[in-house]
Amino acid sequence: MDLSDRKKKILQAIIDEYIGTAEPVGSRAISKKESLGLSSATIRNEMADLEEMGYLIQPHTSAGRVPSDAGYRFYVNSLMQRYQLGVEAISRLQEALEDKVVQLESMIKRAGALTSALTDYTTFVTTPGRVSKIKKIDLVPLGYSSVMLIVVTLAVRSRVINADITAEQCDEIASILNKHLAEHSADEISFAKIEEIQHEIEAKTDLSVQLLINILHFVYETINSMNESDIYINNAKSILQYPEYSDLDKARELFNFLEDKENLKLLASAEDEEGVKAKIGKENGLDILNDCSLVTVNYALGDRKAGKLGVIGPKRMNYAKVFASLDVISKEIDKILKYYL
Amino acid sequence: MDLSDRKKKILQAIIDEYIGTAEPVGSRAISKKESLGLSSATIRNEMADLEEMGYLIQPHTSAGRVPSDAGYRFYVNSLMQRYQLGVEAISRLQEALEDKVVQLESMIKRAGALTSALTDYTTFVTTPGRVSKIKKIDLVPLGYSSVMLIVVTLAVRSRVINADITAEQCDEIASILNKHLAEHSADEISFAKIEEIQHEIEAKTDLSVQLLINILHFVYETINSMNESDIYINNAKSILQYPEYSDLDKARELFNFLEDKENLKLLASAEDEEGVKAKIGKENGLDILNDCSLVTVNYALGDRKAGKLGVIGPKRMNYAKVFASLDVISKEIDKILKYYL
DNA sequence: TATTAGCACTCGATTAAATTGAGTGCTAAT
DNA sequence: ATTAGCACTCAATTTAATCGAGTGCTAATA
Repeated sequence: MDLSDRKKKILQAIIDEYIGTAEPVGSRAISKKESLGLSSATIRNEMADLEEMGYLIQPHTSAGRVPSDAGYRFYVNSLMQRYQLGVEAISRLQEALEDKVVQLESMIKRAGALTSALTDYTTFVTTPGRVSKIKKIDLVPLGYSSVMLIVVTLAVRSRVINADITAEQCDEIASILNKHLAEHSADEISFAKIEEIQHEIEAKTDLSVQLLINILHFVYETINSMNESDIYINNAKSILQYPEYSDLDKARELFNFLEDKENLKLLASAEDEEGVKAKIGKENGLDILNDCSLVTVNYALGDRKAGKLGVIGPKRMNYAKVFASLDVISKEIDKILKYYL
Repeated sequence: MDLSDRKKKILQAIIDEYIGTAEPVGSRAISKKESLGLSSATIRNEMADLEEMGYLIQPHTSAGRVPSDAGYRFYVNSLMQRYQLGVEAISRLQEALEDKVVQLESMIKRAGALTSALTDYTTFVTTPGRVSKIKKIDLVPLGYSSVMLIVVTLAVRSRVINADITAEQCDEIASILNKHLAEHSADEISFAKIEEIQHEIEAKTDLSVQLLINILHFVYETINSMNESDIYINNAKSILQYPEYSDLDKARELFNFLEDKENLKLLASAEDEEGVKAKIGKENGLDILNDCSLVTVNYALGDRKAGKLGVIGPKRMNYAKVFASLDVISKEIDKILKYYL
């Protein structure tokens, strides 16, 4: 069932061509390539073979050939030329990711944006769920009977609470919270623990119980929300750019699909394999993605898989470049995160 | 130059119809409306008059009429039926805005999202520049020689700084920073002031000067960045929905335009008038928006204009609903902000 | 005098037909 | 085994024919 060397070369030439043009490629176009030096008739014969083997598809009798899912798969697995990001490109990436590292989440978001800038495809990133340990909790009075609750881990989350308490009371509560919660990871903190803390605070201050419950409720909720991983999409508009989505309805459909975070999370929920992986067309298992490929990579926080970075594009995407980009960027993220944790 | 009552009614009927269908409206369609009881011939005569006066346009000889910019303008100024948001709709809005008020910025973002959900048009919001006073500055050691800098105003901004300092040093620096900066508004804080603080810290701690300069640099930059207003766009994809953008190239062009924050800021930079204002077609002064209308409203933080909320849609947008929505939402924002400040 | 019925006319949109051309498969020659 | 040559196919493009919504104008009517 192996392909002859010649067939491989021809298949590769066809796919390379198709990736560039999005038009079915004919035998003549291939025979013109110097490197092969075969007549169109010969190419035609080989193409007929490749079609029979399932690597190519003829949209209609008098058209050229188009790669099938299996064709792309073979291309990705064995044919694709390695693509090297330029040194300057890489160092620009490193700079962009490191230089202004403001915060975990925004760094991750930026990684998604960079990937999409680099490849010009739609991308998504998921932020790490169950993030690192709580470093500090703070209650800052804002005046007008509201306080700002701030929880610091590698990320920072804040929210305003309406509560009429003094600065001293804020400090007191915060210090008790910190005593119990600092250096614990968010997913260790049960509601029971919070109740325990509540009793301690009740004993030490003269706050109204109702108010205290209220505040602790927010604390609990905020901490919990940090456990949830979120997902961001970039450059969705790029799908308008590819001829496979020149049908407005199709484009809109995909748009709507991608806009729903639940759908994206579904996509991002795939296995935790090593390295860059592609899912081509039907392999995605979703009708709406039959004409798309999804290329993803995991990044790690310390030693466990933390989140995922992915590219969504037409099946005839520039796999080589996408693979290289995801590889480089995910490794940069790993490096930066390792450094933090 | 005044329009007869009958002409007004006809113009209104035409625009209402056109808003609903996006198709040039013919005399027959209007004459069928019970409320007028005129024959199509009469309507035709009136339409011819209205066209001469510049309120209507005939795309070609054998088509119905379409409102001109002037027509829409007249409609918005004098004809449009007031639209009342339902009580439940309003209270749902209030809830959505208040209930989970997490933070100034996310509330503002949410307001934009709500407007777009309500109207189904593309919306934008700008966050307040020169935000309220600094409430607190915090330095939290994260371990691995990095610290998180946190600046609290009505918003919270944070960033990671690589600096090898102890928890005690953090506290000390933070307390000096707070002593000098808390309760000052961000735009009062000059670089000179920061340098002054630097000298005080130098005297009181044994930190390396270079490190200290580095940290204070980030403090200054972060505070400064809080002075800048940002802009967010929602539901850009909705432009794919309207027949006026069934031309993919036009849609893409507008998409690209709207994606660039600089462009949006330009749009949002308009005058600080009271109340909801519309700019129709050419009134926007940008070719790319010739087929769009922009409806905006300012919201206030305390007593000065703080930011802007806007809707971008086709010229034949549902002005009544958009005006009502913007009115209600901006007032809700005002209410919430007044409450905070 | 204002309104309306009636009719010829216009012109974009739709449908149908004709043409083109890229590409194939097969056969026979090299 | 390869290739030149040729008949054939079929989507895409071009051209022509038809349709119909809507108009403006005129003459009749209230």
